[in-house]
Amino acid sequence: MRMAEVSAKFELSQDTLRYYERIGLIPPVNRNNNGIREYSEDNLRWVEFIKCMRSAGLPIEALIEYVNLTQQGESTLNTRKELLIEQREQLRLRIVEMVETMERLDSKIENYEQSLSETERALSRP
Amino acid sequence: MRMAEVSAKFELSQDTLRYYERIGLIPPVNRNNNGIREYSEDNLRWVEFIKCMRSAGLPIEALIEYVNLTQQGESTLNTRKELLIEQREQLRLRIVEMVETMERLDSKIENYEQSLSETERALSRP
DNA sequence: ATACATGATGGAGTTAACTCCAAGTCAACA
DNA sequence: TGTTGACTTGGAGTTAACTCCATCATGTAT
Repeated sequence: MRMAEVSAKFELSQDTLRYYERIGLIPPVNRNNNGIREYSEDNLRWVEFIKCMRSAGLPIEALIEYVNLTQQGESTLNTRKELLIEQREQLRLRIVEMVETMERLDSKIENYEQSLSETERALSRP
Repeated sequence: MRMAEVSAKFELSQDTLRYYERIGLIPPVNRNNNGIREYSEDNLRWVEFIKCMRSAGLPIEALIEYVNLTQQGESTLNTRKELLIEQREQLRLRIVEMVETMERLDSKIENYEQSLSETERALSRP
């Protein structure tokens, strides 16, 4: 698959795809005789995976290291697992924080509803 | 309360506090005769609130608007409530996405555990 | 009276993560 | 055979969100 199609499929600009490859956020993509990228199934899986992880806020640094480790073969299996465990934990903490903030917003909204209904009652008093 | 203390209390640099005030992310802080900021209780609540909301990823733009609305008095109560409802929903969606990603990491970690225990079994075979 | 800490301001600098651009290659089509 | 369109590269530009800096003012300790 070519850039244009990959770009459309994952809603990542072609520049971003090249950028990700350049900094090692996705493994190198093979080129045809004319130097043009041909994304393999494996490349596509990587692009999707990285997009997903980035959207969840995993740091680029950690993801680059993960990609590097996978390029080094089976000897890094354990390190990779540890890396994922660490990132999963960071993610969990962020989620906990965000849930707390959501609850705080909920009660703030609740307060506004109360204020507003009081205003209304005051207005309709004789 | 002065800058230094506020900065320490909320772990925000003094530059960041000034920056937030300058762009309207927190309401103006009163100054004493020498032009020095004296944070009131209300100011402190704002700093804390904004720090919390920013940590959860609420966009600066929306928060600036929220601050502006509160400065305009009671007539904006309903608009403020709507703004919070909208931001709460955006936050909820981000949380959902992140939880899905966390689950994905879980199963990836699970896979690594499997691979690793298989490797171990292979190594210990006679 | 002087030095120092703490603050003020305006504006420049930094970092991450893209995003854009100029100049060039190549294949396919009129 | 020339033009178009999809790519390539290296490098410059952009945006958000700070962060740093130079210079100045003032209250307090020595």
